[in-house]
Amino acid sequence: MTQLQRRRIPDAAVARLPVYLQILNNLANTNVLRFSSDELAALAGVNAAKVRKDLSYLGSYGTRGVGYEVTYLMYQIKRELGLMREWNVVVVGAGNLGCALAKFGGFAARGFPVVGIVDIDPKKIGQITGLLAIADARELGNIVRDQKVKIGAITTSSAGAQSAADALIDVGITSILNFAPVVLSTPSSVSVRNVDLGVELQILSYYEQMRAESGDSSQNSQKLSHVNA
Amino acid sequence: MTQLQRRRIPDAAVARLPVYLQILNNLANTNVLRFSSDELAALAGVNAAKVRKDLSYLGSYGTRGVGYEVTYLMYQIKRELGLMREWNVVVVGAGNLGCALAKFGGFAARGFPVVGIVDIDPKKIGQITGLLAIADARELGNIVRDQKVKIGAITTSSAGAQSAADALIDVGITSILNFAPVVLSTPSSVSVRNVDLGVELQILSYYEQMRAESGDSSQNSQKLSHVNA
DNA sequence: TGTTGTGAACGCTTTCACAGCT
DNA sequence: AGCTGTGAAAGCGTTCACAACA
Repeated sequence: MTQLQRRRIPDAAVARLPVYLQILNNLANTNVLRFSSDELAALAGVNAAKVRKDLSYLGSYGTRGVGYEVTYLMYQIKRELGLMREWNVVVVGAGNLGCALAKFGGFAARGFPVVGIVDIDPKKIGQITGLLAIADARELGNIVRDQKVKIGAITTSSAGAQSAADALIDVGITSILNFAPVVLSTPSSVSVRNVDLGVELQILSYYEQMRAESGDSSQNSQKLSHVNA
Repeated sequence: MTQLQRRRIPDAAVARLPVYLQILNNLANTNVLRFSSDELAALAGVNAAKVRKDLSYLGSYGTRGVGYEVTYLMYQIKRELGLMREWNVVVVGAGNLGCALAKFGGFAARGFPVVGIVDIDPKKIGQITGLLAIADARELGNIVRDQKVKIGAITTSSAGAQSAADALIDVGITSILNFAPVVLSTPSSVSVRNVDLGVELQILSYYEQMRAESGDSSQNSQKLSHVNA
């Protein structure tokens, strides 16, 4: 008991920390030094109490009567989220989206370099996309091992997504970003985040219809919603 | 009181209905006629009680002792989500992502045709992307009015996202799919869904770090997670 | 005085467990 | 006998409200 186990932050709070981080980054670029929970709350579109609770999971890093220091809080959030290091990513499926992710430098800039892209189509294997050559899917194990990859992105067709997931899990991947519109069957030890624009649009459609039906001016905004929640 | 107001489905359930629909679609394609809450639960990676509660918000469309009919349930979900009609979409920001969305036929196939794409860059205006010519952002109002657009997708840079949102709201849009990594400031009558891969990766990073720190085999899967919640 | 940090209250979501039908 | 539909209980997440403190 009383094991020195790490404080586990509630899932809902974890999902908001990256958003706070983004905002603090903007504040830092504008040379803002301090902020109060009220200010961050307004920028994030949430309640000030929620901001304080969320930040309190990191520790007590604010100063009563004053607020929080931008750079110090950024450091703490990054530390907690595991962003003090880079996380190599491998992309499975070299279609339009897969290649776009491989070319797009934005991930690397955020600390998630794409270090490999694989496909099973012999016609694609060997082609160059951005800085990477498309590798044979059978190389997945080697890539993951050699480059210490911890995160896999699935950009295959729906039909191929489950075998892509199986292959990733087989080589030891425990974090998957899935762009295929299917529900992956994975062991509970694996974290999966689904990015499905169809699902997002259908959710919007529901609220849009509600507005249309019930005399208009209703209220259902989802400020901090993220694909999945 | 006792207004004949439409049953409001809890947000958490609304977010799962599109996933069920997807799965039922697959079942229908495999000529499956009926399913039980247990079966759908297994395919969706959730609990059977949750499936029954979720479906019960649509009405009592199952048969005790038997299960649910695939096609009938699909119809009911579509009706509830507002998918019996098409929802035209306008894209603001003709960069890589914006053009990809305009070209990609997948949305139209799902009932969300992109009927317009605009930008403020004079160099881009007039260029053809897919079936559409990139229009001047000042045409937004006309496009929205003429094509009865109800959903806007923001694919501008972070810097341009807020003004894109303001412009959309100005012309009466109440549903926004935002791809820019910023929190939009919008009235509460507008529904916003954010798709931010950076946020998704950082969430994965957190759970990955947790696994690394606390002796490995932990458990935190997020089967039905979707960008944002 | 002003703002944090947090127990306590509240409300939403999930799960349980079983009555009610077929 | 089998599976749905649903009250009731349990579990989370959010918000309140205020003590603690710079």
